[in-house]
Amino acid sequence: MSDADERIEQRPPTLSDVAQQAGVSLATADRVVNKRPGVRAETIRRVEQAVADLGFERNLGAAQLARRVRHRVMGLLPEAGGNPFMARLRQALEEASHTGAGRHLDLTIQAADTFQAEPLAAAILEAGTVADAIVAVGLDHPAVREAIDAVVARGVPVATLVSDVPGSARLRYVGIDNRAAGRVAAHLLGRFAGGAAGEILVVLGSRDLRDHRDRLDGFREALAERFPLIDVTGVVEGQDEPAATRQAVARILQRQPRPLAIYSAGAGNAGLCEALAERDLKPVVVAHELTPETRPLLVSGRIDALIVQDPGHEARSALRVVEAALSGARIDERQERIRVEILLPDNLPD
Amino acid sequence: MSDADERIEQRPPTLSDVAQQAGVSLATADRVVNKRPGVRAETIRRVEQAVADLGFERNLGAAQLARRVRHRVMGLLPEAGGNPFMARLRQALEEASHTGAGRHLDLTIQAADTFQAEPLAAAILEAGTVADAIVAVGLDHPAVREAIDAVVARGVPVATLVSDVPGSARLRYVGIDNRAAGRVAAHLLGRFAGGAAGEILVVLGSRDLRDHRDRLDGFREALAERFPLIDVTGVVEGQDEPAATRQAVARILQRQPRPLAIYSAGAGNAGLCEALAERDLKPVVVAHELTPETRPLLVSGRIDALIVQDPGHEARSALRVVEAALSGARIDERQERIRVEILLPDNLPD
DNA sequence: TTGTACGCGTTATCAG
DNA sequence: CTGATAACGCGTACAA
Repeated sequence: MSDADERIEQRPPTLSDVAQQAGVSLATADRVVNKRPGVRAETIRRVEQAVADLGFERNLGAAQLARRVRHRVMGLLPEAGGNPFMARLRQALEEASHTGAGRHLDLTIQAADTFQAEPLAAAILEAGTVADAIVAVGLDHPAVREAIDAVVARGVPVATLVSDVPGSARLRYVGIDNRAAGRVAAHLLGRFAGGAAGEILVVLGSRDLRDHRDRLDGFREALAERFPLIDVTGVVEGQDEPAATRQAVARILQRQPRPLAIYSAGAGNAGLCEALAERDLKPVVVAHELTPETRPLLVSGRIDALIVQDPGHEARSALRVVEAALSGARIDERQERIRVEILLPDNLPD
Repeated sequence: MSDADERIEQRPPTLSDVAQQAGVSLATADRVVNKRPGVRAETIRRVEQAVADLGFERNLGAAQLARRVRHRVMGLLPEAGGNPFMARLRQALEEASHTGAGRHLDLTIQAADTFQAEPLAAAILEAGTVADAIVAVGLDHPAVREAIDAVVARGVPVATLVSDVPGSARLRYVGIDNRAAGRVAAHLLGRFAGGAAGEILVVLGSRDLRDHRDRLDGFREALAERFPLIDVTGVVEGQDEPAATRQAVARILQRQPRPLAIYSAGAGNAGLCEALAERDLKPVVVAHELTPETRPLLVSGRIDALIVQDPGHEARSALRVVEAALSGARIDERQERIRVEILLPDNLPD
């Protein structure tokens, strides 16, 4: 028993406390805690023992303060264009980059076409030469996967944001479980439609976007399980843009004039609603993301429910995750899980 | 123009930069930034100008590090007893108290009976004498309001958690908009019930809990607006406990044997479901909070949807808010808004 | 009214 | 392999 045991310890234990308890210097304790090389096995053991005994947790604020090097993070997002969710995500990333964990990251955001595999892969490879970490909206394509694997192999951690690149060596995917989101959509549509039999149309941005495809898969799956009387009779792609979406929907409505419900898994919802209004249709509609585009549609009842993810949370999480990777810190899993939220007119945030 | 303008500034501006730019010392810049007295008006102006020019934002981590005093925060939560949500909230508070903003708060959690106004008021008053700030699950009662006003008047900030005490001088309410939550419940129940006419039962913990009453109000309101064919024909109180809830529900089922749906605004849902199972009833059920009690009920389909708030988020937010008040920092409103989430079997987190 | 100087807990450099 | 020690950005006694 040391003297330290005798006084009531209100202050969290510091690395000095650990060093003292282990009978080593601060520097050595630091080496052990940060798993740096050059310490005898026996010494490592003693320090780790002290850490455990004292319940030491390193003070992230102080660590950040002391670290000299600033890390460069490249953010690869699609041109916002007609997609307000991406615009908001970009803004959220910029905000997060000078607060909290992002504080000493130099974030550069670059537009990258998320619909085209080769350009995105090239952008990732190039970013890997100038940045210490990458945060990118993914695209599920071999070229992109290889690009990610290449930069990760060079020691540049990559976090995929919103749309994953499964099978790649990315450090982590930051976004919702899109299959679950699709299931939720099916569940809501089915119940909102009152269990009636009927036809459903699905609108995607593109089948190449992993998030959209996952949503569709989950949607079909849950529909088959729970609402076997409802059929998906058409899937169209609108490139996440209002104009293209409007055209695509108008076209399919010629063949399927009275859909029971519509699941819009991508952006471009204003176009969808225009196409419906033209024909004076009022099917049950479930769409994604809360944006200046979708908000009034939900309020006015043109959209029945929105399935959303919080871009602010995603941005902070992505930066926390790469920051942790870069500095060898742990993360609180619970805080990083991005939720599938459901918005009705009644729980719309201001 | 100073020399600083000529180099590219990757590093966020520090207080030193501000001081230099304004031609004052670090200490003076600090006084202005933290609104401490003893600075000439003209000097204040110059410093504020510099802050604006440079876009200075103080480094919270460093500020926390430098501050000597540790603040004592008292947490007043009801005895967890049969209420697993409160148990989780308590755990979340403890975790949050040694991470991030909570890092240099000394949190003491004390059980306080949230169903009894006088004991809670007494606990608040007493806490006000030993703590620098208070985080408490509220009760909407004049005695509690007065207790809060009294300790706040003494300079002890109070944050109400989960259940508010409206009209009191509390610094802030940290929790969901319960009226909106009730509206969401009505919306879901109505639509899940397929627009059919029928009777609805509501189960509360107690009418004295502000959060439960708000939920009921919002529920009735939205029901009247959107589903005029559905009537609330019974409201029972179960003290948030399974046993009492079971009894209360069993009793009312004798008078109203075939409810269309049930809205459970409080805890004790296991008891509710038992009472229903006894009579082999399967109405649409919407309840609150994801806990070890409700999770299996949602998975098995005994509960159709859960309306939840994230206790982890609430705990971190509450500590951030009092920490900010204690140290004069600002907060990011967007990050502090607690969301009304809807859980279906399909978007249940692990 | 303003400035100087030290310390907070951690990291990194440099000398043993 | 290990130990001193100087930063990091800010808060605060204390001096002027």
